[in-house]
Amino acid sequence: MRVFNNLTHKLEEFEPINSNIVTFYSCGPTVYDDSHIGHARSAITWDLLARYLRFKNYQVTWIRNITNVDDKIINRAKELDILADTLSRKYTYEFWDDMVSLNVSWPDHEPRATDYIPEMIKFIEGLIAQGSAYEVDGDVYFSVSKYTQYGQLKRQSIDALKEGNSRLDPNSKKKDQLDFALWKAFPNEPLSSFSSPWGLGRPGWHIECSTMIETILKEKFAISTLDIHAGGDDLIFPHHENECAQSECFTGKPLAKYWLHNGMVMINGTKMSKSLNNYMTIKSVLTKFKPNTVRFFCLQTHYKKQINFTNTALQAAESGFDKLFNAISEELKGIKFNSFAQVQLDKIQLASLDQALINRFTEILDNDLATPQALALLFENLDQKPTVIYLLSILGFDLRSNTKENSLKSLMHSIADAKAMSRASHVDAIASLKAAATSYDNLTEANATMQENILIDKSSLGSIIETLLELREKARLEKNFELSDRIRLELEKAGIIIRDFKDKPSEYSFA
RNA sequence: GGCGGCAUAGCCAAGUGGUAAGGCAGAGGUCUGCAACACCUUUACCCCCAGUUCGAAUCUGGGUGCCGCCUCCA
Repeated sequence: MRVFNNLTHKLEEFEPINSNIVTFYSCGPTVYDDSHIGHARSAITWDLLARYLRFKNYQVTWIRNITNVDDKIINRAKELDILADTLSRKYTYEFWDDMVSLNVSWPDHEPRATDYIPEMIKFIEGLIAQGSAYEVDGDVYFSVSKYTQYGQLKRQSIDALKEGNSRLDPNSKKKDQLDFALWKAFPNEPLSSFSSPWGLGRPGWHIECSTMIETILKEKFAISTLDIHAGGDDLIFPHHENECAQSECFTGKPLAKYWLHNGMVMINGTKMSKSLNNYMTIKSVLTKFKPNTVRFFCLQTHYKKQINFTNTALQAAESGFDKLFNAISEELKGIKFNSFAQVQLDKIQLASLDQALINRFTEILDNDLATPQALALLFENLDQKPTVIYLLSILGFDLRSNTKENSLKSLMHSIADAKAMSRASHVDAIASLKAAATSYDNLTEANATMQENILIDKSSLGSIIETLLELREKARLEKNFELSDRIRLELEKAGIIIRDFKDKPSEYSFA
């Protein structure tokens, strides 16, 4: 497998430091607000890498942090008059919710910055002790001049970096304009600060990642160098550059062997970001599009390239993935999935797959995760259904269902009759629907919004739909097309697509 | 200003020296009670200029345009 290493700026053969064991860290979110599609792309990209490495039989330990101490969190919490911890926990849960929706697998470790404050302090003390950091009035800064390779990721000399850095605050306490904070004094904010040898304060952002990586790697593997460090390419400078500097100064070892970065999601020709207020949250996108659509949209472009977010692009992605899914949906019956939607096959099933196709797929992904070509390969081999199913699941698509997040909810709201459902049992409800549907004049009324407090499980929904399909079939036989089309239309509104066949009963799927 | 990236059909997107994958949309057709789904057919000299080569979208040089980072950011 070859990956593009941003440290060397070359496509390199991937060779883990320790045989087939892979330690992999990707930068996670700062939890102060809902995540947007840019975060989704990053998460999906590195989820894919973890999945693919595992498919290649590497023993992967994936770490993704949660930054839960940060000025933005604290300021937002102040606005809302709640504790910073309360806010960050809420948005941690929201982030997890998004990740589950997108079928992003769980990292093996998900360290939260606040759980590593003592380790950060030790890390900083170590840097001070060996002379690469200094304290000024309760702040601690890293001295960039102590790390001669500074600028290696950015591919720029220290002098060149200084030249470009014209926006230095003249009141700064830094000795050098490129120095960065390891610890910031906040003597007057006891609720959101931590005690340290330098007084009350908070850690800088960069030190979090370095410390958590060092701590986890030491504990689990007794090493200090990651195989892979990944993140968005906006983090290359200064975040990753600074991580490199402080970690290597502290441990004497490089922080990571391979540095991988994903391209930004663009919207209207500009990078999508919180600060520009031009973002689409994952949650809002998932009200219009299916989770698989978002993954397809991301994987259709190479992970390093910029990608444009537009409504039509998402629609195109949805049509594209639906075509793949429709082609294989019949074959999905009886296939087992694990909780990350990975296909579970026994040896016989595995052996029956198209090995040549799997090999070509592997060759393509081995080339720096060339997912656009991998998807094209699947389109070209749609007749190899079981193999396509297997490979789609390696790409992290959730084939257990291809529905919109809210389709179940919208279904409940639009199909059920409020009166029929409010007190009656499901059986009564079906009978009621049946009665209502017999006369199409009443059908619209039958589809009136149901009450919020009524819950129907999926199986009873299924029987309601089946009943309506039976009615429709009957109507079609009687050439009562007005009624049959009406039923089809109402089901469509509820997010259910009917497919008719000549020689077998109609089927339905969720839109 | 410094550094990095990108430029291929209406849109998205592969291709890393041998005469342009794939997807979406569009058009025509088959299927269908009508649709949807599916299937078949159909759409490009690769930003510009110069060079290397028998041969370049692919390599070299020079332009032009767009984007990112240099401040928080996936």
